[in-house]
Amino acid sequence: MKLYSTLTRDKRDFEPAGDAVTMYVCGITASNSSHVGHALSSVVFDVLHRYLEYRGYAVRRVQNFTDVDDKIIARANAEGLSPEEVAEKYVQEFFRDMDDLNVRRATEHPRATNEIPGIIRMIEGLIEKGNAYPAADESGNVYFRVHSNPEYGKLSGRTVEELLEGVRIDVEPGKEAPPDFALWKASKPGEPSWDSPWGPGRPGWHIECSAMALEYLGETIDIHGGGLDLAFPHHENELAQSECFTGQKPFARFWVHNGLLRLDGAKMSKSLGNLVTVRDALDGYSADAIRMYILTSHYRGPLLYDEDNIGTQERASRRLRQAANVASRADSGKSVDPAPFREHFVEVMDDDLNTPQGLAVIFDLAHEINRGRDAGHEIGAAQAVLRELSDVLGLTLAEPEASEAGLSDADVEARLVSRTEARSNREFAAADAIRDELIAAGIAIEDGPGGTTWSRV
RNA sequence: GGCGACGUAGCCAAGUGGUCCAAGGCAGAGGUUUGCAAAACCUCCAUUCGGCGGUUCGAAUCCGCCCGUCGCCUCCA
Repeated sequence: MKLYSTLTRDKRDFEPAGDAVTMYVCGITASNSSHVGHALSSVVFDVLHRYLEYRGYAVRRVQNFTDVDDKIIARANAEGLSPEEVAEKYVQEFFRDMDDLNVRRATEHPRATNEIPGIIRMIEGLIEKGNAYPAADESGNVYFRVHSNPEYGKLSGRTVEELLEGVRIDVEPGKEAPPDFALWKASKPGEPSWDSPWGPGRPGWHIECSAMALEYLGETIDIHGGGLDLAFPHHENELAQSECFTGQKPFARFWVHNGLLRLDGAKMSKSLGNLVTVRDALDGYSADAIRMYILTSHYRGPLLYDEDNIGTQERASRRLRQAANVASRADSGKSVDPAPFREHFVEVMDDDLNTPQGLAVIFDLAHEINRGRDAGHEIGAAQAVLRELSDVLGLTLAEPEASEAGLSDADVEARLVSRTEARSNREFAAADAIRDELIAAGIAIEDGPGGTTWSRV
């Protein structure tokens, strides 16, 4: 397949360098509930993982948790918990949210605090090679020496000179130069800390991802993923550290960045406070609808969070569900051939994971299945392919579950018996009253030649 | 200020030189079906791709300018 890489700024043929595709995706900082921007990124890389497997590759995907940083410490102080407890709480919440979105777990979910020895080894190595230095002011901080790496800036398309023009770079006392960034941060009293050759402290944000990628996937990885907002400075720094430390280039063969979710015209972000949590979204909409909403636009473009538009996907997902599940009388002696649809799906998905077109192919197949059903053709094989392709996009095609407050299956069946009896007596007013009650309870019914069927909407 | 992305029907959104002068979803109109519905099916729904110029036999697709929206440059998926 072809994949776009931010580093080369073009689409190139993708093949893994080794037996399995190695993929590192930046995960969350466990300081707060996950928001729908995290859902977007997670769904995109979940689909990339699923699709690569569908194409026959083994995939090793690593997604980290940053479980120590300033925000977690601040949160812990605010909630009266330890930083470890705060991180654990939000890690578990992330897993629940992503499970409910049908995002498959990564092969590994390492946490920064479990990787301290590897991080320290990496920092030591960078110091030995002259790419890093302990702060001159004896603060116990260690910084990466940006000027030691002539290629710095190649991912984000910036030069060190341009960065120096930015007026908002803090000049910390121990730094040699403003663009230098922290690899190791000395801890303040009461903060979580680990012993190191430079005194007690904790890792900087960028180095942990370099260390975890190296530990779990090796010196060169096939795909490095994350949100576009991480391209600079996080990925730029990660790239510089990793290539300087290992001497191997490239650190990542493909840099894949998803576009950002916007809310009311602005990026959804922690600093702006315009967050909608994954749980909020799941309370209002099904996982299939949320995923379809994300996948109807290309992953590299921006996406506006719009609940009305997610709602329309609810109806669209129902269309797929019906096509996949309703049987045909299959008496025509003909059958719907799904092979061309599968081929077309692969063709469009091979082009930089074009999920909007992939979905369009799935809808075309659904349409063909419905036509075939009306004509009495055999559609079982086509329905199996519909489910197969939907699964590549992580769509379950599952019916909504009965809510505690609503009608149970038995309740519905009992009412339908009454309604059928009323209809056979041509008591349509009574029959329609039952139907209205069921519709109000979220039950759709359909009268067909073979009797009445129902489903939850 | 520097760097970058985008602007396609009522809404969302593919398509980046002819081989599709524009996919798919939602909404809408008419019809088939139905006791009436719902779902499904059939037909229709952008002579046009922000504006103005240019390149080309040919452009939504390339180039220039203009208008508008957004991102990164600071923690962020």
